[in-house]
Amino acid sequence: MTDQKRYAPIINKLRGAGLRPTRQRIALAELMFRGEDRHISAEILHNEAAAARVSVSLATVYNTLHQFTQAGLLREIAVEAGRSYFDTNTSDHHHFYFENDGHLEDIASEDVVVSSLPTPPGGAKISRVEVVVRVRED
Amino acid sequence: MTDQKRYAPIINKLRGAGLRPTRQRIALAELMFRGEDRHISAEILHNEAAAARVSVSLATVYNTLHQFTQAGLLREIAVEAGRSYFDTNTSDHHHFYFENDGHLEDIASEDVVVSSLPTPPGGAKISRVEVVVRVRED
DNA sequence: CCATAAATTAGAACAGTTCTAGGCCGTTGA
DNA sequence: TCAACGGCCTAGAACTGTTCTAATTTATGG
Repeated sequence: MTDQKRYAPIINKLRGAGLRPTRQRIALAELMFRGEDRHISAEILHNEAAAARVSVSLATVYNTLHQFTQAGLLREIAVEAGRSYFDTNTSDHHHFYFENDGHLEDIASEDVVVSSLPTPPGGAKISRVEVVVRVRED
Repeated sequence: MTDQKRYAPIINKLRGAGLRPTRQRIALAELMFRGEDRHISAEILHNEAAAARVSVSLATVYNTLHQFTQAGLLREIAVEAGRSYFDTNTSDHHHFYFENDGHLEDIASEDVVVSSLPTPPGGAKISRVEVVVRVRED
């Protein structure tokens, strides 16, 4: 199997998002999008790339995460100051935040119902509603 | 009016929280708790203290914000990575987050209804449910 | 008023992220 | 296929927000 075939789905995903399928972006996309949905930080992704013997600079990891986010392939989540997480699941859903160790878990969209939303002041438009259920394990 | 009388309510508030009423804590509490509820960052508070000709180090501003938070006088909010906000309103309520300029506004508790919450996995206990309505003004 | 512990401070250190400038590489058109 | 253009990648410096350290100052109980 050629590399071209092996990576075809990812290359198409990148092209579809208007991003050049470079070696680095393909490798990072591979790491992020194969398998289950994930909540990943720049540092973790950088380490995983290193572990997979893919040489990618940290700056590129940040650039890629932001480009993917802008292209709608990722969603950025801020739960704690000082560290960004990127969610490979871009569909409408919410999160558990485990205060003990700082990790996130998905809540299926149908398991949280926000009925009745307020009208934003000053004619602002709602771009997203984020529900974070902070939990603690003792 | 003596200073002792003028600051009596704040001194009592601090004492009630188990915090020594030092010059710095009294001044910062004054700045934060007089007037309306606010969403304040360490840097902003430090600047306001300087503007009010109160000499307080940045380290003390951080210490104070965290001690107040731990004492239940403030609530920490993380909406964007890299900057913490502290909310002087500790009652149960939610927030609008204005993506354009990054500021926060309260949503009254009764204006958001979260019906049906999921059960946290692994016997974890819910410590708080945070709803952030992200809005954009164009 | 003294002794003690707690609080404050300046500045260094730190973590995460972004910037910079130069070289590299994917794409396009001939 | 190949040149060349423009986007991409990189190392390392720079930056931002926050925390730490060690020494000094201050509030408090006796």
